[in-house]
Amino acid sequence: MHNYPDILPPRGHAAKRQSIIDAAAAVFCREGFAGANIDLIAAEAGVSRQTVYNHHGDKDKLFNAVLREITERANARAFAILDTFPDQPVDLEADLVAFALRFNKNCIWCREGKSLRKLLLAEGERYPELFEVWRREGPGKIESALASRLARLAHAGYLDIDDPDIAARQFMALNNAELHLPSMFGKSLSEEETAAAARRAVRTFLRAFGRRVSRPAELPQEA
Amino acid sequence: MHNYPDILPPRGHAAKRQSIIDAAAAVFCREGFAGANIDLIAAEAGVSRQTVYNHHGDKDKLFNAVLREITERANARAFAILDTFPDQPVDLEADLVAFALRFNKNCIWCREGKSLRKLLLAEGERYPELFEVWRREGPGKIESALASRLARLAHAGYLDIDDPDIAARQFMALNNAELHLPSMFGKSLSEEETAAAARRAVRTFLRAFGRRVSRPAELPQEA
DNA sequence: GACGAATTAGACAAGGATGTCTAAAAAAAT
DNA sequence: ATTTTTTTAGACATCCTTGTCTAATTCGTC
Repeated sequence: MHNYPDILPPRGHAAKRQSIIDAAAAVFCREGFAGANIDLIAAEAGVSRQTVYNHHGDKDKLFNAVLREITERANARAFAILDTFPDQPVDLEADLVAFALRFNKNCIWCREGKSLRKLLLAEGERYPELFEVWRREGPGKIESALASRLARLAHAGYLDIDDPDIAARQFMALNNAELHLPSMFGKSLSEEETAAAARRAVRTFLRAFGRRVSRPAELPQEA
Repeated sequence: MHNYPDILPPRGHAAKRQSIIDAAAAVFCREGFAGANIDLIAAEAGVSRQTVYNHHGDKDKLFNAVLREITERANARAFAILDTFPDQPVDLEADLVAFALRFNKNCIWCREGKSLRKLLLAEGERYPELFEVWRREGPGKIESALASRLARLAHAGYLDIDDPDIAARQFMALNNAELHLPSMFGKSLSEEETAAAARRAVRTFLRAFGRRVSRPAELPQEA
């Protein structure tokens, strides 16, 4: 009787666990918590209802597991992308555009990111603790990490930034500017549109924070 | 039998209709469509369940009515605020900050705006047509109107803008940058925090789009 | 092949929600 | 004051969903 509860769910039934989580994420996201039907989740996962109950005891617990899992995955992705930030840019604008594009495609615009945002917004109040964790460990850390990168660029003379945290937040905001609306409903942007959005975001960001020859950036901004 | 179906719901039962819509909005927003309980809506509206069914036949129809009503109110508010845009600014930055602050407080940050965003995001896929209408008549028109105002400021020499539509969208995005996250769950910002957010947004916007050289001489605005 | 664990299909009770109906009460209009 | 309309409270049938239980079956492992 080797029931180490936290470690080995012994066999290839990890695959089932995974498919349950995935299906549950999809259904919860589509229908909301109350509207999600466990039979449907089971069917969509290719699993019997009883198995769902065996793996995660409760609808509530299942939702919890889903949120935890997606959050974790999304965070991992985001930090992986953040590690590709151009610390030593060759062409600052082009490198930032490429970075922004990577970030959008992998973190904001992807199915997981959208599901997570939607679930958190819709049901966040029901799980304030989970929500708080996400906010602290997710966006908070990410923005702070991005701020560090921006500060380094500024210190190296590429950017002119007062407060890196604000700059980071605004970088994200500009990036999202064109994606939020279409992302709400199914409408997906073409590769070209996404790239254009990133270009526009970075261009404005650099107009505001870049030390560029094309714009007189000598003027110190009065505090 | 004067039942002009569109005009006069004859008497002070318009008040009941209104309170039903309001309560329904609150409950739908809190619990989602599937989780919303008609008994609860009725109770919260101070009305019997039957009355709810009398006014709007169906849970679905009720939801529809709620969405339509909130959309309409939110749009009206937004356009009213837009009419206070500083077309002839005295102090450009201060005037833009004041405008941004008005917009945030009345359109984004207020209860109605938040409810609307949440409902649309959560249930938008169930009502693609309503959703599309909102997108076209709401944000689309608002951004376009703001773009016109910005273009006028640019033409008058206050701003340096290539594409007013993009500038408008980015103005909104910068404005939302700091509000979106806390707005998700109940956390409310203090007056001072909101003002600071607006100041930061406008400062960056002006760093990107402001004329660095000097204030323009007074210019007559042509209609 | 045989054993034990996991999975399955289906039945099942309990509870909750929707939407209808009815008769009584309240409000509005004449 | 009377008449008409709206509102109310509650009962009600129907359906759906959750979560449990059981017996049969599959799967992986020895």
